[in-house]
Amino acid sequence: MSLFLSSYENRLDNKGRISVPASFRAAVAGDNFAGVVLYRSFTNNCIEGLSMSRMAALASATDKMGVFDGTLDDMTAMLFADARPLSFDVTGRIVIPSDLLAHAGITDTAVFVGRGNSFQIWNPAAFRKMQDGALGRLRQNRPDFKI
Amino acid sequence: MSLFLSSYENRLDNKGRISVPASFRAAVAGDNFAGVVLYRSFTNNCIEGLSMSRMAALASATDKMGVFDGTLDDMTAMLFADARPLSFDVTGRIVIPSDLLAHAGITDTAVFVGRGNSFQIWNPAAFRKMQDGALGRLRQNRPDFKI
DNA sequence: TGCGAAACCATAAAATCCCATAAAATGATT
DNA sequence: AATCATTTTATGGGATTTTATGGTTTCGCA
Repeated sequence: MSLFLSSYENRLDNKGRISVPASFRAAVAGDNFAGVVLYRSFTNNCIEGLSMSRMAALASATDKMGVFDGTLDDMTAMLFADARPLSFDVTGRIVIPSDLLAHAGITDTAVFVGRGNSFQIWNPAAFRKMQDGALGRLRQNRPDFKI
Repeated sequence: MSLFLSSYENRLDNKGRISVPASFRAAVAGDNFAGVVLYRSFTNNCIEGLSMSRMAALASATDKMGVFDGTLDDMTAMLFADARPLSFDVTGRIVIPSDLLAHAGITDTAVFVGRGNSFQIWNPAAFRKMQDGALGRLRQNRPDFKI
């Protein structure tokens, strides 16, 4: 399975449909489910997204860890309860539920943001602000990592 | 997998296509993805490049580390959101997105610079200037560096 | 019968493929 | 070492396909 990379700014039409970027569709191609799973981010005003197969992988991972971690339990409870499977139409579009849009402050335009094994959907302005913040912190901290 | 070595100055045609040096193509041959991944350098006015397999290695590394490291979060936010997978055409060319070109100040000519496991793409004049600076600093500092 | 959702059709712009060519690099043969 | 033949590489342009986006029609269901 390939990665979610790069960022794409697409528009919602007046029916609320929006094209999932072609490369993201390619990243979930081969999956049983022709679509993506979305849920409200716990930490940001954005929407989190992943493939159905990764959702299944998360389920089995939490299974293995047992039920004695309270935080984890809360997290997975949230995650699975909140997750919305959305299938592509013929041209690769989805309709994002309105409560998710509200949570991310998205109206007519949204940015699909690659995050490797997952992705996010942002309000364009909020996304740029977040990115600037991340870059600034990185330049200050000069983390000692190798690519 | 072999290394990215030496420097090559190539031209962009009027469609924005540029040949990736043959030896760089050889360095990523055998990879699943026939192309390279580019992103804006965090620290220089240049473009960074690596192979998709190296990108995938980063993704699984960050997976293992969990989501509670802020710096790591910033890192991956920048890296994956900015990373552009670009596949070669039949003759080994790519089209570098215009925002990357702008970031590096590249118009009609670019230098591919080997960096071992990664490479960079520079505006020719900016590259020569940077190289002169690096050589000068090395001569002053005479780093004690064992191989 | 009316309404929302889904399927279907259409299109302009952008990306990609395909073919062609000259220069450069490589290898073989004196 | 020098010449020639062959392959590879970088570059160019036209043709085709993909992609994002819009609108219209049909269907399921209350």
